[in-house]
Amino acid sequence: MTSAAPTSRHRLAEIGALLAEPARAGILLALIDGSARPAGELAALAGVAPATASAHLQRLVAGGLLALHAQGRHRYFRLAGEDVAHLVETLALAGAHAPAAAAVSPADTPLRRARTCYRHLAGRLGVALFERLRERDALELGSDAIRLSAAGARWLHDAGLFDDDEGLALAGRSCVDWTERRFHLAGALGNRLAERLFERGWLRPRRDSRALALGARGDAGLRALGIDWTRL
Amino acid sequence: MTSAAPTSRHRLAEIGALLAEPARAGILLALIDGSARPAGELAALAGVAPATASAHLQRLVAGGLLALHAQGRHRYFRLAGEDVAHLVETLALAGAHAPAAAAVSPADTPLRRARTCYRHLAGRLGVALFERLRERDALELGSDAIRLSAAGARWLHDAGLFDDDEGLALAGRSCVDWTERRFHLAGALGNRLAERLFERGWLRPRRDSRALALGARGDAGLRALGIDWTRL
DNA sequence: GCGTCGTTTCGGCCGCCGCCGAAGCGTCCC
DNA sequence: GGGACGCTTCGGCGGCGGCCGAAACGACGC
Repeated sequence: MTSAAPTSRHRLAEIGALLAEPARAGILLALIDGSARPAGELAALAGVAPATASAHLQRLVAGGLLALHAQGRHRYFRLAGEDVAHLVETLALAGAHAPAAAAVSPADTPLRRARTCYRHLAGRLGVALFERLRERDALELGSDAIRLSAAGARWLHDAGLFDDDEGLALAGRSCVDWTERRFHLAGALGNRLAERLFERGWLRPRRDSRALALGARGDAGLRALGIDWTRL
Repeated sequence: MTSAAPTSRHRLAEIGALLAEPARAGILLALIDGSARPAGELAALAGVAPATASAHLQRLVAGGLLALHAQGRHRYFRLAGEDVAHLVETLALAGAHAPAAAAVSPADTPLRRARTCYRHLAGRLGVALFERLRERDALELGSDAIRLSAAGARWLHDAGLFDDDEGLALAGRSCVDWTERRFHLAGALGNRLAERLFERGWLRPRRDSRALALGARGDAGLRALGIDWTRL
């Protein structure tokens, strides 16, 4: 009985150990919207002294979960990639199982309505957008990704979001939303879509929160896609 | 700046801590094919004394990752659910990133050709089956799952796999294969499909391995679905 | 009933790691 | 250059937890 995974279990344990501390878990969760934050801010967020946070950040970078970007006397940390974000969300989702909806209920309504998850959209808006894309046959289930159909590219172009044929080459991925328990669009395609929604002024970030607010041109735009923001 | 996730980071850390030890990670990986194994066997697999394994198993059960099924003087442990299997695979996949394919190369060819992942099919066969289902428009991307289309149900029925309209109500999920890096079918629908392949004698498990062998009626059956086992 | 076997509990050892304050280093600004 | 600031390194403390052998427990088979 040669154990089937001689080395992989060590790597698995390694990743587990990186998440095993509330301070580190808090740091990862604080970065899950794709933002980059300086060490001091992360220390405050995690509730530990700068010295402690520094050690944690060092370990997270060494473990490949965080990327580091030094700028002047600040050192900005962000998640090393989308797969890390996906990993953390998967784990957080699994950890929440039963009391998930209850735990997020009262003050977090804007968060549940629309927020960023790494660099794509989540919350009810993310789910609604995914549903509309499905209904319009805008998505094709590929063998290694979810891609935009020709009809989908046309639809998004007509809505003023995408340039011509933009997005046809982008690989998307479905991602289970941890508040809504339904699919939304992630991956490169999901990221681009979110990016365009910001550029076009349909959505804008709120300060100090992952939640999103409706931009000046957002209501009309979303309505043209068949989504009513006020009823989300 | 109220930290956005007051409690969830503790739960995340909790799960991380459960994975953080190579012995526990090994136990989880040993159970990822959905099998149930007695404590002693898991101790040997993890390379620790029975006493140590017992403590680990206790923690894993308390943490909700393992389920326990006592039978006589044996106590069988298995993963608590498919979401746990998905979680472990996601983590193992993320941990492997670069050297994944290399690490599995030589002796594991049967494993890469066809194996079980929890209770559904993976490996090249799993991927090929998913591709054929896609090509036949047998799958529909739902808002919370991948479901069988009417055409798909008919196709699988005609192939002698499913009973009438069986599987229309089952929720499937796509799952990224960690050797092939492509989608295959998981979830209840994927499980049922794998189950039928065993029942019909198309596939059978190998001893002491997650790899699968071709059953007596498998070659003809798969060929009728457009899959050539010998070229997988 | 009595050994055997699978499993758990107990006790003790040891190492790893999180935590902090203080000190050191580099950057920025005046 | 001097001082403020952001961050890291160092040193030391404390606790959690992994590991094992020995012993206890319960089920099975004769």
